[in-house]
Amino acid sequence: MTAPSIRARVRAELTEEIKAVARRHLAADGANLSLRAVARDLGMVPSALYRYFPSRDALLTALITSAYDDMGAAVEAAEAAVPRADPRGRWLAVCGAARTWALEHPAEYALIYGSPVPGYAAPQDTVGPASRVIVAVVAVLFDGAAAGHLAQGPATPMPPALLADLRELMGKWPGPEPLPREWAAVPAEAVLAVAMTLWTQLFGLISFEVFGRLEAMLAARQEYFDHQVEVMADFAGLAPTDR
Amino acid sequence: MTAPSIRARVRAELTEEIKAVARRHLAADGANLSLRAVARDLGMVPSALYRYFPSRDALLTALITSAYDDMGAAVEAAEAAVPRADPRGRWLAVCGAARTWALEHPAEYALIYGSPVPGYAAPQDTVGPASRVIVAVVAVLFDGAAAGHLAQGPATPMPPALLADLRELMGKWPGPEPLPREWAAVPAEAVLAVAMTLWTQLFGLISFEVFGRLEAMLAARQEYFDHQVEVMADFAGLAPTDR
DNA sequence: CCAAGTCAAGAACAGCGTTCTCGCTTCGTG
DNA sequence: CACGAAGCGAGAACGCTGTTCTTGACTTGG
Repeated sequence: MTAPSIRARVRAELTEEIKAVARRHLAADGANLSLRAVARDLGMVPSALYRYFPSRDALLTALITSAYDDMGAAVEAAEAAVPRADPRGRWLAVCGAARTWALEHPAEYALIYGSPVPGYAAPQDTVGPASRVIVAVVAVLFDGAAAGHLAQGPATPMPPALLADLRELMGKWPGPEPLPREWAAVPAEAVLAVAMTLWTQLFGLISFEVFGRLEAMLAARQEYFDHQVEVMADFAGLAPTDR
Repeated sequence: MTAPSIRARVRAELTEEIKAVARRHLAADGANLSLRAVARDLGMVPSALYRYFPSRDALLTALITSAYDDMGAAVEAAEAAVPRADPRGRWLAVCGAARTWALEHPAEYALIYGSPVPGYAAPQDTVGPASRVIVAVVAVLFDGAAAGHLAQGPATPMPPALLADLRELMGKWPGPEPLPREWAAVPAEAVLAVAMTLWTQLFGLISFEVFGRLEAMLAARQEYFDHQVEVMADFAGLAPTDR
């Protein structure tokens, strides 16, 4: 590992600067990011950008990856700030951090959780950052279940095909290895099913709010979100922790 | 009311044909709809389209409105096919119809439930068609509540601001007038809150599936959806109807 | 020190939404 | 029926976009 040459350093810096300017344009103009406008802002000619990103899609991919990572880091930080023994509090922290990040970065949120770009297929390196939030949710629920906080089994049993899918999903758990010892006792499939419900509801909520679908209906959107998150915690059986 | 002139008739027909071709292009190419490509398909010159739609955004608006109406009609038809006394069945029908429509028209679904177009503000005439699905959900839940199917009140009470919003929302109920007499007895705010939870979860589910976010996780997506919808019915307290 | 590699610039191409002007056709009305 | 008005399609043009290729200057490693 030799020290990077001057050229390599300035190249890395410029790459970051391009991404920063592109993020600014994204926030200002919405999804239609113009390569030429970014180049103008940097005092470059459009073709020069192609030394750093092979296409506009590649630049978008870089923004997508860092958006996933940014949101994931915010969520993980908020979750880690709550005592491990308080799963409900950790769940509320995850939700609040995700919503706050989304409201503060609506364009980037739209990039990662909005309609996918037509000809665009997410490359492999986005799946890791993309799963950080759901991984956090699953971890919280497992800890909760291990502590005895788990909703009664659903009235309607899971179909076998879904059970098999969830079992396989649990097999390639991307979280820290090895799995915590307490988790061995919890019914993994049931917890995973609940996690997916909460995950869907959480991002459904955030998307509706960020995309303005609640604007005409509700003024008290903060209260609405907080209430929904509490209801979901009840649904999941996460008991309030007396502090 | 005089008979429309020949010119008016052919104009209406051509307008419809433009929309049809645009829908085809939307389905093929995704969201980046090219006015010029549509014109080419119609054997017209691009500027001629401006006699029918003042801008590309106006054409998109027309597509959005008809997409809302199309989905709303599909949902209402499916719901009407179930006996009125079977709210759980009606809820399942609503969900299934919404999902089916979305999977069959992914581009149009992305247009109406994906990230909003940057500079674009939905005009007033889209709010009617846009609310058909949630109106159906609310009607089903009210009927269910009137028949005694209603979940226990949530463990966490609603904050006053949210209560006020829901009350006001109920005031401008866009469904058929007057309200059914049986509905007078049901706790409107509680039912509305549940309706919004279900609504969010339903479109969260559909969006995740249509936008491909489940593809890497679950193979049995049909079973997953059906199961989730049953769990939500339980959550709402919609009892199964023995037929 | 020099060949190889990297870089920014510039010109060019095809495609896009949109505007304007021009003849031609159709309409409502006197 | 006739005539001015309005609607219509074609064509050219403008400024924007992403992308490619070529050219000349600069930095790097052997």
